Amino acid sequence: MRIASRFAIAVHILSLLGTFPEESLTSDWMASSIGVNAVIVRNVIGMLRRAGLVTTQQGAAGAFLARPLQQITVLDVYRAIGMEDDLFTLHQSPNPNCPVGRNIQRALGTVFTKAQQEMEAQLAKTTMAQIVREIKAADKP
Amino acid sequence: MRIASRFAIAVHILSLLGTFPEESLTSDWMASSIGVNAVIVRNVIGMLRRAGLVTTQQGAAGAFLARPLQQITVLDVYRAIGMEDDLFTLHQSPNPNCPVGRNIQRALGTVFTKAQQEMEAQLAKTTMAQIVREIKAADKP
DNA sequence: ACACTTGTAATAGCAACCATTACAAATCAA
DNA sequence: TTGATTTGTAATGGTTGCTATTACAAGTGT
Repeated sequence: MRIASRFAIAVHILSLLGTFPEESLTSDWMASSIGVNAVIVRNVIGMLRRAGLVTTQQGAAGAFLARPLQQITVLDVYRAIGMEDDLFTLHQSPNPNCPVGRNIQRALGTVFTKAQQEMEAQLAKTTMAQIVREIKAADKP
Repeated sequence: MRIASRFAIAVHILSLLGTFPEESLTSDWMASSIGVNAVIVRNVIGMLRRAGLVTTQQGAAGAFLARPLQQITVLDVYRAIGMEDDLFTLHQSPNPNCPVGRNIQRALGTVFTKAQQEMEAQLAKTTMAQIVREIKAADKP
């Protein structure tokens, strides 16, 4: 499974807000930068708003950062998008009458949890400010 | 996205092969320990076979480890199942006329690649032998 | 020969994701 | 105040990926 592209879309949105902080970017405008439907943009912004990362006002153009990009990690965005709590999926009904079946869930859980934690720890190491800095640096060669 | 449960099923299968090394476990038998359809078991075994982790013979019951479980990491299993090359998904068509749109793919790629590598590095730290050891330890309290 | 097993294809059901349309509610400018 | 614009949200449809299930050819072993 695959982590949906709305994670990438969310990072894109925050990058736009950080790159054009003075302007009121409409969802239509952002949609054309991202290359997706404007309703998708509004939905993702809704997730960012519920996570406390941006503020909006119905009817008024624009979304605004609730705190500076230095204080928003990529993990914050990942959690805001709230894909799935568990990256890995356990099989549902192993047989309790089998020694392997009745113990594998715990063994798998240990490994899966650590792997997911490492992935998330890596996401936490990058802030949205670094992303924007990288974008700007790449744009001025 | 979510990593499909056939990853967990694959670990379960190898654990069975390691726990009952002398027996020829049929796909039906394994299916009942795992709690899924026997065809799924045969399909997953096929992936493990193509990855060089087990050997089978059509018509003959059983699957057999191609090398000892100490030499099979959980990452090997993950790769054998070959879910998706990329855990994260980039959005397909950012706008090249926007400074953010034309540079975000690279910035995202950097972060996503590192996160996936950390996750995989963690999976590589555990061998199937450890999994089986943990299962046996949990079963004898 | 006959029962059993593997390997594989085909089909169906289901869930998640994205695109799109539609529209109420709020804002803002004339 | 009126009318255009924008956000927020619901509803629908198409697509994709995963699992369950049936079916059956090909190989094995007694």
